[in-house]
Amino acid sequence: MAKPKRFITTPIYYPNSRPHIGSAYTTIVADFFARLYRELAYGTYFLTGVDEHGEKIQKAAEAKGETPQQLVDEMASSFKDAWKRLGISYNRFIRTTEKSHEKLVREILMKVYEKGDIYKDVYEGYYCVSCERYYTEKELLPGLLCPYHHKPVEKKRIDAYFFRMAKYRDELLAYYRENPQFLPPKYKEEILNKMKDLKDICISRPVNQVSWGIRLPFDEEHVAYVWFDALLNYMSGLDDKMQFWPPDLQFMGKDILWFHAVLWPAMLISAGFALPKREIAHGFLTVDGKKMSKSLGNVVDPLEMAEKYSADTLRYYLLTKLPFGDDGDFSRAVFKEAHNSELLGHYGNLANRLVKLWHRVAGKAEIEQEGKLAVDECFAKLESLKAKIEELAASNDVESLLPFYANDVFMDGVGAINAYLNEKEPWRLEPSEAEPILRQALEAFLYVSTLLKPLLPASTSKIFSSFGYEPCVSELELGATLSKVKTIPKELFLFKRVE
RNA sequence: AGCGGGGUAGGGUAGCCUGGAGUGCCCGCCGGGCUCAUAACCCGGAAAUCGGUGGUUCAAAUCCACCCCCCGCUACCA
Repeated sequence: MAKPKRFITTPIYYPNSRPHIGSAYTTIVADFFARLYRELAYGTYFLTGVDEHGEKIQKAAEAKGETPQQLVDEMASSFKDAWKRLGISYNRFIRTTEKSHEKLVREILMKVYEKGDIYKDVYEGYYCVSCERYYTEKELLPGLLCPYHHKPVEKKRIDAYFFRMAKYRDELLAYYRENPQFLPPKYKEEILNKMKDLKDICISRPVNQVSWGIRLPFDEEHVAYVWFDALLNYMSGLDDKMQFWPPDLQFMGKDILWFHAVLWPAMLISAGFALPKREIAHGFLTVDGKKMSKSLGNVVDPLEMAEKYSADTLRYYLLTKLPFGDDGDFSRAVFKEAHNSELLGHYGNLANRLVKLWHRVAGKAEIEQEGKLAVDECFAKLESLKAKIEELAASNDVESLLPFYANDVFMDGVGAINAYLNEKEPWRLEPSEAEPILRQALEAFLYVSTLLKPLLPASTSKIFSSFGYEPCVSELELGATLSKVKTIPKELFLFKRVE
């Protein structure tokens, strides 16, 4: 029977600046799972992209003397470049200015409108004349002052369209009950509390205020206001591959969970589509206990960290050193130690140690081994690692997979090989005695490295290209890998020490 | 304010739902081993009143109550 599919998404990011550590975090987490499921031969579709509409883009473009389209083109390239440097293996990069996306949004809006779930009403907000825009009360400074001009705003009423979200309250609650995986446990109570007072939501702005957006198909004087536009990327991004529908794992920061957990499924129920399986929220990063902010000057640039250490180091740090789902503190000291002591010390050193030993002691580069290698029984537990990964992946147990990879796959897997070498001391033996021991260790190393592909894609890729053979987890068999490699490199430096 | 999340050795974490000796992991530190390897690797050790107080229980990091500290959310903000 064919493996099931996994449709994995990140939010589409608002491209008003280069990717920051938060969007990198979400994207790297999603990429880890996308790579993992591909390794396990699931039909996998990994979608990310940018949210290009809205007033801020419009204003930013005006300020730069560009058209909004020029601006978003630049920003989209910047994001794609960043993801490339971080090794993000998305299948599709969706931009909401794509014609096909705009078409789909209008179709869905029409569908929902015809169903009677959209109605016109009055939106009351705080308007700043200088900014020419509306603010929510929360955005304003105390005393109802505009945050930019520090001037009083006025309460103003405009016509706008509303989506009948409250209508779907009971259906949503039933869905939560029947699909206990849908909401992240940590935020479930919060969502349920808010559901008690569920209101309809405004989904439009008049064109004269925001022109950079998708026009409502039933009223061209209004544009779709953000979320209705943005959330539908998860559908338009599939293009003609609707067989992947619905999303299986939707990753995001905890700040936008509410929209994904409530508005998004309500929209889908209204439009008549199956609902996503899991919404997964991660926490935010602080720096040395303080909130990251430009004014404090403590913003962590993911690309800078990846460049100074390696893309894999950034990924390893974010995936294994932070408590997933809770806020975590970004520590440069821990980051550096993770690189030098763990990645380089345990793993990188082992790689080089092994291949050099091989050439030194066994003294031959060709592999004479035919067929399957009888692997030393102390490595037999490696097979249980693979079994456990398959089990956790099948149940979408994302919370357990990350610590399992950190402790069991990386630490125990790599540690077992280092300990094996220390115990057997092949460097003291005659070549004929050392060779079988090194075979065992190399086989185990390749096995563990295959398991580590989702966690450390760049390093493992380097390993397998050096050996001239790359297995994937679903076909992995202990004892059957070393005989397939083309060569054993003379040396193998996976990480550089950073002082 | 309301609602929610967190507070576990010097640092970072897992465990908490489904109570059972402070049990695990990483870094750092101390001692030993090894010297093949990017001063890396292996073994051993010290170090925690599991935020505080009280309660339930034969038994609590784990369940309950209250308190203290940190953080987030509060929707028409993308």
